[in-house]
Amino acid sequence: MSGFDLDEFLPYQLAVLADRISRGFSTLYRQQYGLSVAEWRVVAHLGQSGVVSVREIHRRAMLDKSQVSRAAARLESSGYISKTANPADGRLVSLALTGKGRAMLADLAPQARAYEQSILAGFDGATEFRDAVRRLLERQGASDL
Amino acid sequence: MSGFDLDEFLPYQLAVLADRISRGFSTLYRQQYGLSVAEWRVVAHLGQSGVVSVREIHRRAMLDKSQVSRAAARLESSGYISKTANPADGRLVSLALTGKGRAMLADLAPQARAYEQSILAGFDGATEFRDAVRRLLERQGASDL
DNA sequence: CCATTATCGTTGCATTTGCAACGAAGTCAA
DNA sequence: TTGACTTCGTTGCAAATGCAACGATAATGG
Repeated sequence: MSGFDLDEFLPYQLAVLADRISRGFSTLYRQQYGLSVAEWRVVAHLGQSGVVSVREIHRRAMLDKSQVSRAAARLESSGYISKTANPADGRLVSLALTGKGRAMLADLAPQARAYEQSILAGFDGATEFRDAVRRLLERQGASDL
Repeated sequence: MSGFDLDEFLPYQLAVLADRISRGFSTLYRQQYGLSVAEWRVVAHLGQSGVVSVREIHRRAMLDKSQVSRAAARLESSGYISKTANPADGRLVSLALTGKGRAMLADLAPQARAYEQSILAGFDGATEFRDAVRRLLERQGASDL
């Protein structure tokens, strides 16, 4: 009709693809542990990085400060993480997984890997695709990813 | 620390990438025309498909019915689209671009293409990447995309 | 040392979102 | 035709989101 084909527009395609793929896995951890996306990201990040601040997760996990703050508050009240004041810098809050939190992550991590594999299983050019995604992220100023 | 690396988790990578890329272009049409993402998608779809119903856009544009409904209401009050009752089926609402809407799309479409090019300009394997995205979308039950 | 400035995490608030429920309109079979 | 069932678009509402402000703490410069 006009000279523009939304279906072939890359930003749109990526948004739809990411939404579909993310939604599939988020259903899993929401049903099993009642986690939101933000909470899952905080937990996964803590598993990866050990003890970190709200700011650190805010920068790395593509979450707003307030999202991290509220996710951390919920996770603490659920017993999955601990929040302690950083003795070296009173402004910082140190987040860390509790035993319960580590157990949850240990349960979810294999599911995450399995889900990821199911997405790409038998997909021609999976390796190249993963590499392209990685390079694009770096290109888009993902300096801290 | 644990055995899970969020940064290498594909659903997460795609969500971050899509968010960054979408945000870049959405800034453009928001600043110039005050459009939300939903409104942009409705307009772009109408440019592509001519006259369609809310339901049609809901299915194709990965938007909730209510998002389409509200986006259409705003677009109509801004004069970019028209809403008319379908004479054949009283339940359906026919959405169509007005002249003003077509003018806006004619202005934005080249910007969209330029933005898309800037994302992939000089990117090694751009063609293969685009193809992979297309195939993944089909794989993920994107039957109607 | 003090005053200014910057940073961190939380909170408030307006907007957006996803989901369910609803009325209106259409379909279908008895 | 009637009655039950489905589909479409809108609306209500609770939850999530993004952004700005705030108090508290640190860093900086004179």
